[in-house]
Amino acid sequence: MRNFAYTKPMPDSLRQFKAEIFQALAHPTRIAILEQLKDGELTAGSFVERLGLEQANLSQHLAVMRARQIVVTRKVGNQVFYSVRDPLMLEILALMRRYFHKQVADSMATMEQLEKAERRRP
Amino acid sequence: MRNFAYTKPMPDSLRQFKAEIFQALAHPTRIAILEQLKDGELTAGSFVERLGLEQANLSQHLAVMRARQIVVTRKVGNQVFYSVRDPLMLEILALMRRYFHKQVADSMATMEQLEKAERRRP
DNA sequence: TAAGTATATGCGCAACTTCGCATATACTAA
DNA sequence: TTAGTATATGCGAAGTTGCGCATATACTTA
Repeated sequence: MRNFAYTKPMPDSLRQFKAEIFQALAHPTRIAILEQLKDGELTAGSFVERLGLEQANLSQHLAVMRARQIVVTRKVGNQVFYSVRDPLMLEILALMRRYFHKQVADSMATMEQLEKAERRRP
Repeated sequence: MRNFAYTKPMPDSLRQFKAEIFQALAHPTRIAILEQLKDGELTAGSFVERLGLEQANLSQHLAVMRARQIVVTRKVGNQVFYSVRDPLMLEILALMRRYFHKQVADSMATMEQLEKAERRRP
């Protein structure tokens, strides 16, 4: 649904496009899938075992990322190999990991503060 | 809903947490808001003018990002100044911009190919 | 050919999101 | 205090997403 050209001025459709990519990443299962692809391609089936998913459910999540061209496929016999289309996406995920770790560390510290406060005055 | 500690082993709740951040970024309006914050803080109201939004609608989008701690606020008189909490988020957005531009360039090239093909055989 | 494996798709329900409208809260200035 | 400005919240309708189940398609091997 990537309407360029025939909608509003560029910036808006660009933002729409960006939002769609973020949307595609906005699910724990899809993040897990991409993390598995960090070191190269894998077959569709291997995610079922690695992540313990329903086959149909997995297939839908893969379809979301195919639609946004985040992953690409290669068919060999009756298997389909998935890989991340652009290494830049892996860089982004790595940077995100750094961000998450920072935030989680902060949040945990805050939580400990709260717990201490609760222990003092429960 | 950031449940650490009392859910599954770390990796899953971490992914949940990541997904929530992506979710928060997965809307064109929120991306627009963050882009405005690239060079420093702004009042809530200024987004209404800059982006042409309903005040209530803006407020809800800001609430989403406050909840995920992507933005933080500072109150001065009857105005609320918003800013991005962690500069790392801005780096991520910049990297994303690079990614998007690459992909858009690719997509456009592909579309031109398709258009050429259609012109040849409509 | 038939049976088996790998993957994708269609459907329906429950849960969530987005938005506009109305209203509430908080601060300022007269 | 009252009127005005800035921002936030509650509610309901319309749309979207995620999931499991059933089914379909495609390839392989006997």
